[in-house]
Amino acid sequence: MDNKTSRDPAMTDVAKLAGVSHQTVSRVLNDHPNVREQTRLRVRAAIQELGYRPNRAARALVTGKSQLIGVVAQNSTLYGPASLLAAFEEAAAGSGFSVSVGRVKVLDRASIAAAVERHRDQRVAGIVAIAPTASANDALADVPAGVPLVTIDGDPGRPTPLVTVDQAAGAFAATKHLLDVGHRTVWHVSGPADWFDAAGRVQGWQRALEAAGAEVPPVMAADWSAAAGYRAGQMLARMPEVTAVFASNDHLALGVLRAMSERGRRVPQDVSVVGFDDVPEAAYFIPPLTTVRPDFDAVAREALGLLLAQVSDGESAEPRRTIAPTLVSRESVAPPA
Amino acid sequence: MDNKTSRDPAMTDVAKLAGVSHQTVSRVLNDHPNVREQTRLRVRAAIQELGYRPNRAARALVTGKSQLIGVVAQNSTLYGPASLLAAFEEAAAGSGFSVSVGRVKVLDRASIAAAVERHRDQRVAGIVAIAPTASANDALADVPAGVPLVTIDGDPGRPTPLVTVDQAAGAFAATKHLLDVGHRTVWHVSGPADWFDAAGRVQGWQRALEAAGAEVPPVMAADWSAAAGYRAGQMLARMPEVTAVFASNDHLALGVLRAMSERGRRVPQDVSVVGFDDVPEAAYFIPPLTTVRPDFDAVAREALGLLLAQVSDGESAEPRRTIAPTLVSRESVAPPA
DNA sequence: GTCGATTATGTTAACGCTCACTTCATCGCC
DNA sequence: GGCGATGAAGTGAGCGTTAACATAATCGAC
Repeated sequence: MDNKTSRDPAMTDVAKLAGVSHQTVSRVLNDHPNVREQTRLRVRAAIQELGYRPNRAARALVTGKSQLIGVVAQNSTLYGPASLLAAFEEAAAGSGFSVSVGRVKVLDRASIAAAVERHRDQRVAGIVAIAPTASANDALADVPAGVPLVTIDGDPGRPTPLVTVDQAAGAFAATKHLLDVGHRTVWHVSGPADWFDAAGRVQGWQRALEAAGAEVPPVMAADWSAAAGYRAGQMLARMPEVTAVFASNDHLALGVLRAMSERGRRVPQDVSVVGFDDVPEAAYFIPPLTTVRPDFDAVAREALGLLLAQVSDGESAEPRRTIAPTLVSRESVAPPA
Repeated sequence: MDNKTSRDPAMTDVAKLAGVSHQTVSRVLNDHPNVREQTRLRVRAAIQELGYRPNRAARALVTGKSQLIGVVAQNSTLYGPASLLAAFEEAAAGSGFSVSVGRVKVLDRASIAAAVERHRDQRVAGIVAIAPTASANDALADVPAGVPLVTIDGDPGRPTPLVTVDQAAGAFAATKHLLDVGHRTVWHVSGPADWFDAAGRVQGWQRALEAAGAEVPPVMAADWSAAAGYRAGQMLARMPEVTAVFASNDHLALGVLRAMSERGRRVPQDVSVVGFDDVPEAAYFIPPLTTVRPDFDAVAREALGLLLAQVSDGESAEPRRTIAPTLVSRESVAPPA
C-alpha cells in the first residue's frame, strides 16, 4: 500500500505525473484554449491514471459559486410538483449541476426565507423556486438581487424570470372539449384559490364558457385532495342539471368520480368528467379519465435554461416561458343524455 | 455605499468587529469549549450585525467533508420512493444537512455508479441509496469503503447498513386480515420480481396463508402500475373462486378495482381487495381501499441516524433497522358471500 | 534574421476556513 | 512564592482550486 492511502489525488499530483504545472491541469479541466493538444492528452492520461476528481469545494471557494442549484419546493407528494422536481433534477444533471432540495412544509414567508438562506449558505449558483401561491411569491421578493432566481408556476403578473404551464390554455381546452361534445355548460371544481395554477384554470374555464355563450356556474372551491373532490362531487351529484365537470386536478376528479358512483350517477353516461395533470393512474380510474397533460420536462428544461442564462451573462432577454399542455382524451367524457 | 459592496463578510471581518482573532470566531461557531461567555456573546453580536454566514465551501475544503448528503434514487414518481425522499430531505434539514439528489433513470450498475461518482465529486458526507432491486444493490458494492453508505429498501440478506420497511410483516397482516374475515384463501398480485419490496410482500402473504393452512394460489406477477393491476384483475375477475385479492401496492389495487368493476364483480361484496402503501387517494378509490401504511418518516429518520453515526464514529453497532407498517382498514374488505 | 504578436506554460497570490501550535494569564497547592 | 495545570486566547500554515500576471516558445512578415 501507499503511505498516504487516504488522501485523494489533487491537481498537483496530476501535474507532477504529467510533467506540467497544476495550472495547466486546471486549464485542461476547464477547456481553456491555448493548451497544446499533446499536453492536453498527457494531462488527461494522468487524470485517468490517478483517478483524479476535482475538488468542488476548492473551486467553489475561489470562484464563489458552486455547481449546485438550490430548489425550493413544497414538501408534498402532489403529483405536479413532484414530477416537476424530478424533471428538473434530471435536466440539471445533464448540465453538470447537482440539485439541492430545500423542502418547505408550508409556503409561508418565514419557511421560504429559511430555505433560501440554507441554499445561500451553500453558495448555490442559483435558485429555482416552485412557488405556486401568492405568499410563496411574496417571500421570494426577499431574495437578494445578486442571486439568480427562476420561479416555476409563480405569479404571472410579475416581471421575474418565470416558467409556467399555461393553465388557462389547458383549462380552456378541457372546457371547450366538453362543450363541443354537446354539454350546455361545465361545472368546475377548483383547487385552492391562492394557487396560481388553480386561478389560471378557473380563468381558462370561464373564458371557454363565455366564448361559447354558455352560462357560468359558481365555482366549487376545494383544495387539491381527492377528499375535497369527493365532497364537491357529492353536491354536484345531487344536482340533476349537472352533466359535465372539469376538475382542477386528477385527484379532485377521482373524488368526483367516487361521489358520482355512490349516488348512482354514471360516468360518462350521466355526467362527464375531465381532470388535469394526467397522473399515471388516471388511465385506470373508473372510467379512465380524460385529462390535461402538462409537459413537466419542458418546464424543467426551460427553467434550467433561464437560470443558467442568468448565471452566466446576468440577464436573459425574454425571461418568461409558457408551456402549453395537451388534452388527453379517454372515456370519462360523452355527450349528455 | 461601501467600496466593496459585493463581497460577503468573512470570518476576519467578524473578528475585527468583535475585537478578537478569527480563530476565536471559529471556536464560537463550532461550539468549542474554552471561550469565555462574554467573548462568545461579543462574537455572536458581531455575526448578527454583519449578517455573516460561514462559507461552507471553505470549511469543506479544509475538513474534506461537506454538509451534504447524497441520495441515489430512481427517477420515478412512484409514491413510495417519492415519499421516502421527501421524508429524508426533511429529516436531513433538521440536522443541518442539505440533500443532493442524484436521480437515476434505471437501476442498473452503470447509472448508479455514475450517480455515486457525481456525489463523490461533491465530497458528500455520506450517501443514502434507495436500492430496491438486486441490480441496484450490486451496483452499490462498487462504492468505496471509505464512503458512509446507508441503503433503504435494499437487500435484506446483506450486512450493509440498511433500513427497510418490514414488507413481509405488512403483507402478513393484510393477508391475515382477509383470512380472519372468512376468506378461504387470498390471491396475490405482485410487484416486479426483482424488487425486494415485492419479494418481501410475496413472502409475507405466503406465510400467512401457510400459517392458516390455506391453499397458496399462484402469484399474479405484475409491475407497479395500475395498468398491470388491471390486466391481472381481468384474469382474476373471470375466476369465480377468487374472493380476496392482496395487491402489492395501491396502484395495482386500483387496476384490480377497475377490472372487477368492468366485469360486474362488486367490491367488497363479491371480492375483497387490499393494497399496500396508503397513497393519499386510497381513501377515495371506489370503494375506499383497505391498505398497509409504511411509516416513511420513521424510515427516513433511521436512515439518517445510521448515516450520521457512520460519519462520526465510523461504525454503528447494529446497522440495520426494520420499520413495521400498519394496516389501515377501509371499505374494500368484507366477508365472502 | 529580427521584431512584435500570438500561443503555450509557469509562478504566485488569494479564497475563507480549521488544525496544530504557541502564548499569556489565572489559579490552586505544597 | 514558585510551579505545574488549566483556561482563554492568538499565530501561522495549509486545504485544492482559479485568476492575474509573468515568462518562454513559436511564428509570420519585412
